[in-house]
Amino acid sequence: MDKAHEVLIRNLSEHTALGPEDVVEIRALTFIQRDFAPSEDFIRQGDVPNVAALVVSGMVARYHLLDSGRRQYLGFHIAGDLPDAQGLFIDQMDHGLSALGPATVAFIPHREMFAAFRRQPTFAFSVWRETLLDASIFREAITNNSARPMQVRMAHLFCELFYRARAAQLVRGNRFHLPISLAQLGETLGMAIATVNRTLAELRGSGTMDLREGELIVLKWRDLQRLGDFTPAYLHLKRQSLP
Amino acid sequence: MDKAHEVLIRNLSEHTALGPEDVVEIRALTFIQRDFAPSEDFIRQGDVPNVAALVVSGMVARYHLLDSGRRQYLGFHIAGDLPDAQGLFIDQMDHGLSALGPATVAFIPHREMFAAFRRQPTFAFSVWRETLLDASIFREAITNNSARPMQVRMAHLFCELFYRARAAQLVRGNRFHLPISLAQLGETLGMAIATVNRTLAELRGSGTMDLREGELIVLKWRDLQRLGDFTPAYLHLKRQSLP
DNA sequence: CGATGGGTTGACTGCACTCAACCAAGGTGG
DNA sequence: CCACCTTGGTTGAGTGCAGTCAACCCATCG
Repeated sequence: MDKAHEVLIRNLSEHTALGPEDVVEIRALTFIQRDFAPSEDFIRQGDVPNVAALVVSGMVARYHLLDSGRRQYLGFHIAGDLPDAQGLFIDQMDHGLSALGPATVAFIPHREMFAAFRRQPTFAFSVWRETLLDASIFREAITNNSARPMQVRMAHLFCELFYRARAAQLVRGNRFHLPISLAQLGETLGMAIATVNRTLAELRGSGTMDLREGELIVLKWRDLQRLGDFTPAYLHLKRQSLP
Repeated sequence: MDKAHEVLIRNLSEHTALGPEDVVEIRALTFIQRDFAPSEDFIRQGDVPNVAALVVSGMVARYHLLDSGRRQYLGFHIAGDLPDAQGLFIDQMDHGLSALGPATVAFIPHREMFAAFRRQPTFAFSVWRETLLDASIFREAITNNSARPMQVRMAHLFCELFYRARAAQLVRGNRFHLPISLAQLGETLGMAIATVNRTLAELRGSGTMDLREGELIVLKWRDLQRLGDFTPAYLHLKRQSLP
C-alpha cells in the first residue's frame, strides 16, 4: 500500500477538514519516491523547482549556505511535511534541502499539484495553510535565535521538535528519533560547537531531557517547556491539549 | 481615486502576471482604510483574524513579545504589502503588527478574499506567492541574525529594505523613508542598543550609507551590498507567470 | 591498522552586553 | 514663559559570556 499518500492525508487532516473530494485528488497524485542517506542533498540552492517534496519517513533539513562557507539550518521536517511547498511559486530555490538521518522523500510534479488546486480549492487552501505554518515556525526561529539566551534557545528547539513529532505520532514513550549532530545543532541555533556541548550538558544536568544516539528523550516535559520559554500557540495545532 | 486597490494591484503585478479578470476581482474588494500613529498597534498577538491588512502608505512592523518583556521585530512592510496574509488560514495571530512611522492600512474581510480566491485561482496564487516571499524573507532573517557578524548583519538589513523599497518605487534619488529608532534596530537584529549605535557609526564611517531623520541614504550601493553579504535572489523580484 | 567523524574539555581572548552618565530636541503643564 | 519630563541618541568603563583554538577520546570504517 502507498504510504506516501496516507502520510500526506494524515498530516493535512491534522490542520484542515479535508472533504472526500480532496482526498480523491490527493490519492490521484503521482509520487516518485526515493531514499536518501544521512546528509545527502536532494534540492540545492539555485535549483529551479518543478516538483514538490513530501517527507515520507525520517527527517529532512533546510539550510542556507553563505559565501563565507558557513551553513545555517533553517528548520527541520518530519513525516507528512511538505518541506519545499515554499518552492511552489518561486522561480529558483533560495535554500537547499538535505536528509538529516536516512530519509524517504516523495516528489510530486508541480503541474499536477496546480491542476488539483484549481479543481479543489480546499486542497489548495490546506497546502497553503501548511506553508503558513512553516512561516510561523520561521518567525519563531528568528525570535529564538535573536532574543533568547543559549540554554533557553536550545531547550526551545527541543520542545518544538518534540511537540511536532508528538502531533505526528512519531513519539514512542518519551523519545523520538532526532539524528542531529552537535555541529548541526550549532548551525541551527547560531552557536559554536563548544558552546553547544556545554549548553547541552547543562540541559542534561537539569534532568529534563537527554539526547543520545540520535534520540531525544524528554524526561520532564513541563520543566523543559518552562526552561525553553515554549508556548506552542505558534504551531497552530488544532489538538491543543497535551499532558 | 482609490489608492489602496491600485497599490495592491501594482505590488501583485510586480511578481505575477495578473489577468484582467484578476484585476476585476481585486477592484471589487471592500477596503476599510485607517491611519495609524507611529508605534500604534493594529493587530495583537492572540487576535482572531478575520480581515487582511494591506499597507497603503508608510511602514508597518511585525513583532513577537516574549514573556520576559523583550520585543523581537520579525520584519517590515511597505506600501503594497499584505503583512498579515499569514493570518488568512490560522485561528489566532502568533505575532503583532504595528505602524513603524505614521502609516495608512486598508483592511479586507477574509470572507471576500476567500470568495475571490475560489472564483479566480490565479488571484489566490498571486497572494499565496506573496506569503511565500514573506517566508523567504523570514528565512533570510534567521540566517542574518544567527550567522552574520554585527556589521554585516546590519548592512544586510539596510540592503534588503532599500532593495525592496526600490522595487516598490519608494526610493527617491538614493534615499527612502525609514522611520526606525536605534532601539527598534536592536530589537530587529538581536543586538543591544549600545552595539547598534557603535555598529551604525562604523557603517557611516565606511561612507556607504547614512541614516538620518528617519531616512536611509545609500551612498555606495555596491559597497554596501558587499559589506552586507547581500544577494537579492531570495527576494524573487521577477515577474513570473503562474499556472 | 590509520583515518575519520563526532563528542568532550580546558585555556585564553575578545566582542558585545550592561550600566551609567550625558546631551539634544520636543512636548507638556504650571 | 520657563521648568520639567520624555524620548532618542551618544559615549565610556568594566565585565562576562561565548567564540576560538587546541588537545584528546572513542567508535566506526575502509
